[in-house]
Order: sequence, then structure tokens, then C-alpha cells
Amino acid sequence: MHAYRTHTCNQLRAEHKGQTVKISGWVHRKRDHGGLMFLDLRDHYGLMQCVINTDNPLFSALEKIRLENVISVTGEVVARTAETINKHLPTGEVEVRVKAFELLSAPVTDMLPLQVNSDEPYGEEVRLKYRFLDLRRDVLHRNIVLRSDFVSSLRRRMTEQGFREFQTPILTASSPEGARDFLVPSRLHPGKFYALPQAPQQFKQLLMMSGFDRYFQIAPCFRDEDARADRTAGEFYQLDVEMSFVTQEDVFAAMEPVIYGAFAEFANFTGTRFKITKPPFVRISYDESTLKYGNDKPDLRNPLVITDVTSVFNRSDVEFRAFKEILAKGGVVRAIRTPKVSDRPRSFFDKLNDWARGEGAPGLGYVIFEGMEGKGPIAKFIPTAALAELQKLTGAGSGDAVFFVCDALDKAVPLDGKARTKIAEELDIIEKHTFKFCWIVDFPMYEINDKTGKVDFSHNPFSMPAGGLKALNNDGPLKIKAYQYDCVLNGIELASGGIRNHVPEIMERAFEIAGYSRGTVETKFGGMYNAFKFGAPPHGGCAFGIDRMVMFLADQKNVREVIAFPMNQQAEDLLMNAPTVVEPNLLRDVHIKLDLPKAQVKAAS
RNA sequence: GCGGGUGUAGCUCAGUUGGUUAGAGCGCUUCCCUGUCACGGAAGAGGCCGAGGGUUCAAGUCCCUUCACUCGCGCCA
Repeated sequence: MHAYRTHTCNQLRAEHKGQTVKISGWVHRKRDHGGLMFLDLRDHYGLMQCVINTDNPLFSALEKIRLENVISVTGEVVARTAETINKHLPTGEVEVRVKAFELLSAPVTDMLPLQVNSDEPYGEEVRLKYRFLDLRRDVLHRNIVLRSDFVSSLRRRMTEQGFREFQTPILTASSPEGARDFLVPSRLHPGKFYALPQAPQQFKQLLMMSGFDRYFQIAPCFRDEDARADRTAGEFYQLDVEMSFVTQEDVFAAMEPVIYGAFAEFANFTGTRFKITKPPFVRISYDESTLKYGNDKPDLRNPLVITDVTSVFNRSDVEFRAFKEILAKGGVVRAIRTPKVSDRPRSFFDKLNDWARGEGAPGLGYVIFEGMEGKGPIAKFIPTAALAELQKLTGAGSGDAVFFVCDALDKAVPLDGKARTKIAEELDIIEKHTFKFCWIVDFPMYEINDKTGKVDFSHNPFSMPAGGLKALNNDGPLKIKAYQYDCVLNGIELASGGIRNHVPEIMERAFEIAGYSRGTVETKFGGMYNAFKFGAPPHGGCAFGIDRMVMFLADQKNVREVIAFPMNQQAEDLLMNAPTVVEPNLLRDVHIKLDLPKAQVKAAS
């Protein structure tokens, strides 16, 4: 017989009746009846009930084994009587009658900091410090398995389409993404640093210029920025993709079946099958998205749509001064048509108004339509003809309401977006159990940096500007669009990508517009620049966030629920105790002397 | 860096207008229990109420400071 097991804890069925088997695992739970004890043994695969009674000399020894000890049990598989079958367990028709057992782990003597057999919501700190216990628990364990299976599925689907997986360096140079770099000091080159890649952006482009045609990688990416619920501190994984001789549509066509297929494969993970938009995913321009949804990552499960109604409040017969004053300064009025709410109590509208004030707006104006008439606090400022125009623009009918946001464009848009979400949440009209994908296309190439007031790249500086060199030279920078796109799912950005700029002349000009002197590209991205000069194919790609995709499939609100060993919000690994102070000789090796803020000097010494 | 929330037993939490000895469930120890599957029952151990300061006859509770965790903002094209 095998030293540890002949079967796993999820294998035994009625057909094994009469066999002597050996199983190994953790003591999940004990039910001690004095003369008779049941013990659930747990391994990765499942649970198996073992049973022992007092005529067995091992009884008292087994009775003393505490939860989470690792033991092996040898015994006979016996059928349970009809009344004692457990339908909730795949192994519930049988049990193992203990003949022998062996403690395989060091005996557990300390109190468990968290109970594995419970689904209580434990505090993050305990969960992260004792992650190995947390990972034994059912939900997290299954999430990590899902992640593994999902990544395998992505790999298979990519490979089947002729993509090859490559590895790229972890110790590299600073890349063009805008986040802070993690730095690694060089021992051989005093005063010089490697940077961990924020993404393998330059390497994947270089692979295209090296003639490999179709690249992908499940790539670790490192960015020294603060965490959010949907964004881990420090590091994350992307399905990173690049292709040669492709247009934007080719990238979409390659990725849609991969993403759709992998999502469809695991859409039932939670036990409720999610609906998924089938390819082709709808394409929405950046401009349209910011107008209709108030941001560049629309949640298409939300049926509400925003329209511009500035013209209504510009009419001479409309006398709503609060808006007119803002319009005079170049502001806009945006409207959210909200169907079938005329029967809602005043408190519904007041609540939304209070919410808007909490967001820093003066309020959230509204008009309720009853027939051709307008109701509500500001309706009296809008005469019938203007109301008719409002109805025409928004599509609002009798029984509908229209909410207004009036502000400068750059303030109105984000508030619109939030209001659209808020109203839909209040009405509970956001579609459930649905994955709605879309591509946002035609991002602006440049934007005004609101701190410096200067022109800045709004996304990846390596993207090809629409219209090429001609557009760069002739059009205003803010009018130029880029071949830059995002894939958005349910209001969250899943992927970003672009068709790359592979022409050195266009790249020089593009950087020049963003305020970099000629030659910057060559000095800053020398390897790339050289490659552009010696025969670069047109190419493009994208990168999908693995953590977020798994988070969606697992229906979790926090990425830490789909990462085996995440850091906490302060970017600390409580299990491994990182970051930590290091021995002075290690610092000497890399030519580093610390110059710490006063308060932290003590902690580091 | 800034704002919100939380901090009470190993874990998850309750704790009234400030008022006797700070409670419950799980876990742990001892005992009872031969068909449970979140087994049941009895008893017990276990607390610097995050830390420091203050108000008060009296503070888990009120005030100030501080620390930790968390959510959000900034940041992350």
C-alpha cells in the first residue's frame, strides 16, 4: 500500500464498498458522540467521512487529534445506511471505517488563528499573515483553482490561434508607462538601477521587430502605486499580447474569441450562469462614451443614457438663472433620462439631490414629465416649447424624469457618470449576472496636464496617431486621435492596447508635441529607436488584467480574493514580512547609504 | 499625503443615558453521549477593552493624541 494514500478524499463511492483504502489529509471536523466518533478528512479534492467507535483501541488516540492536523487513515470503505447518506457530499454514500491512522504533520498545539472549517469573514490582517490557513478554506481555495484553470484556458486559446508564449526580463530599464518604478540597485554598476517592468511593452514590440509575429505572455507587471479594492499594491498579472501586420480590428478579432471563450468556460463558477456578450463586442468611441456614459469605461448593464441638452437651457424662453450663469462661462447641461419614476416619492429625488451635494455639486436638478407637462422644482422655469425640445433630445416620455448636471465640461462629465450609476443603483435597474464587454476606441492622443497646463500624452506614447505625421503637423494636438483602445467589462477597464507607432520620424514628432526635445526618443528608448530604423513591421496589441478577469468570474469585490499571496493595502507582505530592513553589508554591496525621514530611522536600524 | 469606517477572549462579534464581578458563538481543557454531518449536553480556562494622555466619585463607553487594519480620494497612460 502507498505510504500516504490509495485514494483522494473525493474519490470514494459506493462502488468502492468493501475495499481497504488509505486516505490522507487535514482533520476538517470531528463529531464525537463518546461511543462513536465521525471525523471529516479534507484534502485538495474534497471531504471524506471516517468513523470509529470505542471497541477500536485507537479510539482515544484519534479522539485527541485536533483540527488541522495532517493524518493518514487506513480503513474499509463501507456503505452508509439509507438514512445516513449525506446528499451534500459527493462521497456521502460511503464512509471509511478506521483501522489505523498516523499523524503525518507535527502535532498542532497552538490555537488556530483562524478556523479553516468556517466561512466567517475574518479580518484581512489575520488572513494575510496566516495565508496558508486562509488558502485551505473552501471559497479562497476554489478561487485560486479557478485562477489556475482560467490562465490555462487563456494559454490554450492563445496557442491555438498561433500565438507563442515568450519570457521577457524582470530586471530591465524604466518603461514608458507613467507609474512609479520599483528600482533594483546594481552591484556591478555603482549608482545605477534596474527597474522592474511596469509591463513588457518595449520587449513585446521588440519581439515583433525581431520577426516573431504573434506574442503573448502571462506577464507580471510592477508599479509602485497605491492599492484599491480592484488593484493590488505593487504587482499584478496581464495577458500581454502583440501582433505584427495588423489593424485595430485584427487585434479585436484575435482577442474576442479568447476572452469570450474563457469567460464562457467559467461563467458558471459561482453556481449562477452569467450571460456574456458574444463577439463582436460593441465598439464605442471615446467621445461617444464620455457623452453617453460620463466616462471612458461604461457599465453597459446600466440602461440609462446621458444626452447633451445645453441647447434647451440656452433658449431665450428658459429663465433658469442658475444654469444660465454657468452656460455663460462655457458650461454644459447634461441630462439623464430616467424612465418610469414619476410615481416615486419626493424623498427619492431629495436623496439623489443630497447625494449630488455630497459629490460637491450644487445639487441634481430634475424635471418629471406627466403627459406634456413638467413637474418638479425647476419645471416652472422651462416653458412648454422648451419642454418639448427636452423630450425630443432625451427621448423622455410621460412618467419619465430627466436629471440635470450643469457645470464646466470637465466637471460635468465625471459627475454625469457617477449620477448615472447612482440613479441606476437606487432604481436597481443594473442587469444582474451579466458580463457586458465593449471596446472603447479613438482615444485622444494628447491631453492637457491639469497641473502643468502643458500638452501630455494621454495614454501610451508609443501609440500611432490617427492620420500619422500629417495630422501631427497640421491638426491641433487635442484634436488628434490615437489608435488606442480599451476593453471594458461592466464599468471596469479590463484591457488597454494600441496600434504602435513604428515610424521613427512620426515618433520624434509625437514626442516633440508632448514637450520632449528632439533626440529624447533616441536617448530614452535607444533600443526601440534603433529597431525602428532597421525595419519595423506595423504592429499592435493589448494587455488584459488577469486578476480583474478572475475577480469577475469569481464574483468577488476585491482582487485579494483571487490572488494566492497578495500584499495588504500598505504594500506589505505580512506572511513573508516584506519589505524589511536588510543587513548593512547587503547595502554596502549595492553601494547604498540610507537617508531616512527622522521618524523612520529607528525602525530601520 | 488626505477623508470615511473599524479596533473588546485565539477567531467572529454584542456591550444601553458613563455605574457592581465585561458577555455570546466557534475554538481550547475536562466530563456525559453509538449515526452525526455546523452533532448535542455539562463544567472550566482564557481579557492591559489597540496604545498614551485627559475629564469624572466612577471610563470599554465622553474628550485629545497616536498606532494598526480597511474602504475611498490623490496616484495608477
